[in-house]
Amino acid sequence: MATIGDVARVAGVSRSTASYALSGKRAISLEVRERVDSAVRELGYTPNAGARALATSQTHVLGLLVQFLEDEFAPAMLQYMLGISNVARELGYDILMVTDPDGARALERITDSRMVDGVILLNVADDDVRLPVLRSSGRPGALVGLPGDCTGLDVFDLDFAEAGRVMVDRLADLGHREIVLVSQPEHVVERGGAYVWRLRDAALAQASVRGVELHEVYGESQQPAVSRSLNAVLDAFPAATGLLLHNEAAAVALPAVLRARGLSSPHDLSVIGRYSDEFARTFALPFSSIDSAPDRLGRMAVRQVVRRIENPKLHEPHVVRFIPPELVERGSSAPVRPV
Amino acid sequence: MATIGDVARVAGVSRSTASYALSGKRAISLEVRERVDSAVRELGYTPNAGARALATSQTHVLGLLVQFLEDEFAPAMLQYMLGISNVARELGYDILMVTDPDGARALERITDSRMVDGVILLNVADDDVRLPVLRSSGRPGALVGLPGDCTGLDVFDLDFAEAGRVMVDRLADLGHREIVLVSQPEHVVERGGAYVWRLRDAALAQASVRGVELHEVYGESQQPAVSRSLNAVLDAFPAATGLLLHNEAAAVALPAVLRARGLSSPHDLSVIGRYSDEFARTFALPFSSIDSAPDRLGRMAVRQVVRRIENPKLHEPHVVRFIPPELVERGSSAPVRPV
DNA sequence: CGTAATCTTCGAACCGGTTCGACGATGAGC
DNA sequence: GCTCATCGTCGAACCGGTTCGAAGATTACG
Repeated sequence: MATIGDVARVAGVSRSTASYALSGKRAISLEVRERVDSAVRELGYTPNAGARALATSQTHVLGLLVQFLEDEFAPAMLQYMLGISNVARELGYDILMVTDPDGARALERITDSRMVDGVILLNVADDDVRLPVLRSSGRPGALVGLPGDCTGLDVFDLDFAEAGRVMVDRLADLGHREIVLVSQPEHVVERGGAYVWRLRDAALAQASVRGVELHEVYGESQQPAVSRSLNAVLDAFPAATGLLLHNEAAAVALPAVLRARGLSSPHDLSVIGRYSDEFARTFALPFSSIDSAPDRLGRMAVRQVVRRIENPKLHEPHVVRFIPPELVERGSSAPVRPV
Repeated sequence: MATIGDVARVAGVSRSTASYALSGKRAISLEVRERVDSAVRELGYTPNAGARALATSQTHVLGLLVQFLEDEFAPAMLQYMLGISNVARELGYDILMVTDPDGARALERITDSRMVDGVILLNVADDDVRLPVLRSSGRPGALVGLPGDCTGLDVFDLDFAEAGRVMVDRLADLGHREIVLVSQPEHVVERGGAYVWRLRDAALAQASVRGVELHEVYGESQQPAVSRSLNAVLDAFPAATGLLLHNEAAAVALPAVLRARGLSSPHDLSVIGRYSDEFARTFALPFSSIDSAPDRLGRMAVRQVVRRIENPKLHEPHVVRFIPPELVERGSSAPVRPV
């Protein structure tokens, strides 16, 4: 393959001149610039990424650390990944996708070997083992998901506490007095899925403020357990008139469960979920939901990392940004029926 | 960060000796090797990937080209991606994930700039515009999906023709005489989704051999069109006793459609789908299905690309390998009932 | 004991870019 | 006509590895 030396030779200039002609970092005569450009076209020259990375210490690659955990609903993660990949490309970066179950080791590997200029962490746990590695790596990194300790990190997440309040308020406003919150599996919480308890605690507090009885149960993430657990919930709380679903798998399973029991929403049960719009469309979910906005969060995270990469001197304070929950209306909540 | 020069200095040897001590490509005395190793530990040395790539012309990165098309069911694609990423890591490779809608340009970019040692193409169309780029890049590449022209390419795919025959045979053996095949949307076929017509043509041929009347219709990929079209099919062919689903969205939608019509499978209708086991589990699909085996296909593709990368001299002929369809039994087919 | 073979290590070149300092040519100002 | 900037270009060094050829030390062998 052609090197910049070949280009220089064909254009009849030195390597450095060819380099400056291409980068525009020094003034070059129009004539030489044109000779270089045409040599580039003639030879089909493309710079060697490794050589450039060596010379500039910049790879123009972002590491994307995802973990696909047993009890998580994988399709929901895909939304984040796609958003991130697309924004990165817009900004001129490629994505190194890392799915290694040992995220800390993988992160150390790609930063120490300088394969990436920065990283995005998905699936962040409250006490995430990747965070110390990220901090000591010295590379820019952004998280999608709020850990317990954010010092030195840029963090973006949905305001899950506010989401919990919005969900409760909506049903309380409609007169519901007994509702059930189906969370993620207990596993997810134990592993440090802080978003689960952030939403739950706020929902419980708001329910108490609003005089609503809120039952909180763990859901499941895989069939057939999901449907079984939904049925168990409906059996256990026959007087409940509202259902909050903080669990994608449960949201996907609920329509069939309701139909099988001869129930319909919102007639028999008001339901509000928490998932992305895209997710709702893919699975034809008929429930109103708090938009988890994976594309927006991914976009924010990438922009921030790229800002830091491209302005290394700029020592802006780190940000922790919550996006306010938005309730996407799909008509699955209604005033409670008089008994 | 520490370089191999630092390691050499601390160990009191030359850079080349340090390099050989680490790579083991030349005999090095035990004593020196130990001094180098301890210097590495002391300094926390990790080789610079860019420098190594420059020196060896190997990046140990594989490009993964995915396209997320409007009318394709994205979650199905995720299975392939994960399988590929995991196998790649086992073999010591990282994955550069490329989702650029202009796949041909993106492929040219990452190969010309030598960011990757090889590539895997997903979502391959019959006349895929990425194939000429791949061929002229000279890099190893494997496809998951069969294009019209396979010359110079390693191709892995499910044997969709055999899958069509197996589906038809199964129902024919059970005495069904009129069945319907729901394919992917017409769009997908027009865009070159060859697997659709490979399965269909074989199914039609086998139906004719077996004396079965096979109606073939295009399905939809998004709600609510999917359910509407399924209802239309059931209305149009009231005498059909079997249904073949070559369409993930239809498979996800069918249980609700059946229940709404008061039908059940296999009592009223024998159903056979084509999707992965993981997919069936995620959506609790109750239908027997031909396993699309995304993990196996991904694994085969990665192994082949890595083989070619690591044995560049080895000019093995290119392979086109079909994996035989396996019918995963979920009890959704039964002998046709006497009228 | 001399010489050849083997083992271990080193120096230098190379991979393909970028960037700094310098140098000759040109033009402006006095 | 001379000095001083400015402009355009070049050579050389550098980024951090790998690898080839050679050289010195050691051992084996006749």
